Amino acid sequence: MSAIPHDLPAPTLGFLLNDVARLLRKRFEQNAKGLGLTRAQWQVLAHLRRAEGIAQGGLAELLEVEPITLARIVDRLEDAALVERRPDPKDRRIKRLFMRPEALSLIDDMQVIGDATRAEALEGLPAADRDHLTRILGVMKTNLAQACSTGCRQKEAVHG
Amino acid sequence: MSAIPHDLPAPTLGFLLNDVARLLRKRFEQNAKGLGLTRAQWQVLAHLRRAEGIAQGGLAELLEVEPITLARIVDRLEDAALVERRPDPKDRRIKRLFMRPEALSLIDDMQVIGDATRAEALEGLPAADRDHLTRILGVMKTNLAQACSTGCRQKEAVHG
DNA sequence: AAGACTTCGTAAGCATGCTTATGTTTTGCG
DNA sequence: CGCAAAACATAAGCATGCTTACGAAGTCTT
Repeated sequence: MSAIPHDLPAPTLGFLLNDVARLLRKRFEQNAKGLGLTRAQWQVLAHLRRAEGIAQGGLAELLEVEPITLARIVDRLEDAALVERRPDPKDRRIKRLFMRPEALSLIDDMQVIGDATRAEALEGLPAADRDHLTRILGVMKTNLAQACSTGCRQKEAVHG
Repeated sequence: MSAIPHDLPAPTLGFLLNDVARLLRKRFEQNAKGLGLTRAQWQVLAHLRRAEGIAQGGLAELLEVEPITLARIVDRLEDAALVERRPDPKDRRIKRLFMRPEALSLIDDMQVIGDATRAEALEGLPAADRDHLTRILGVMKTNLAQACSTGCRQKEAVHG
């Protein structure tokens, strides 16, 4: 151990948030290693259960990732025979996503692991803090989603 | 618009946290695009300013990433002539990291952008909420760092 | 001193996220 | 109808994170 104290650069909340997210992801994937599914793949399946038949673009928007990001996750899920892409009969540009029955039990397993991992992370925090955290993060997500889209493209530029 | 309500799967705090971190990162990189530095590279430089001459392994531990992850970031920083690897005179396994003078002003620029991005994300949240958030995340980080290391390797293997 | 074990940095290979560019299809305007 | 514009999915290429595996260099044991 050196004598240098290096007091850390006051982890600016941005870094802190990123660290927590990364560690949570890491821990989850440690716990879920046996299942052969990553966290992102699970997230796709979980949403799919609620919205089977959704088009890739729509799901990407729901997940707030870029369409190409989702496309690659779906590639792997299709390779694993957990998901099917089916053409839309009306619009041949669109591919709709459907779950294979094998995916269902897997989703439940992931859920259990997710709950356990979350419990590890939140240990020692009372329910009030958890609620508070959820609420604050919700606000931040809204702020950021808006900032990203308006600052990025001025898509519709409706301003209202 | 379809008539399907799909009420979202109650973004389990894990997902929410991940989303916020991802969007914050995305937004930061949008804002910082002109500087030619990514967030991770900035983080390395920022720590380096406090702890010049640190060995790669030590810095990786400080950042709580794997050594290989840091090695690749340093590769790019060295390519950009912002950082130097220098051999340790005593231990030839070790490479110590030093900043080039060009990095200093860059760090300051990044700091400004970081502050601005954080402000965007936290808009509408009172200072009390921000403090609360920081505190809660700190607890979670501690929990997770511990869970990751004990659950991952049983390093010290307390009882076999 | 020699062999084993550990530590440091790195290589290889994968998954996820991004941006930018492409091809295909649908739509919309003349 | 026919061509331009928009929308959907994908390809290509990069950065970051991981795991696993390795070579080189210290350290420890015998």
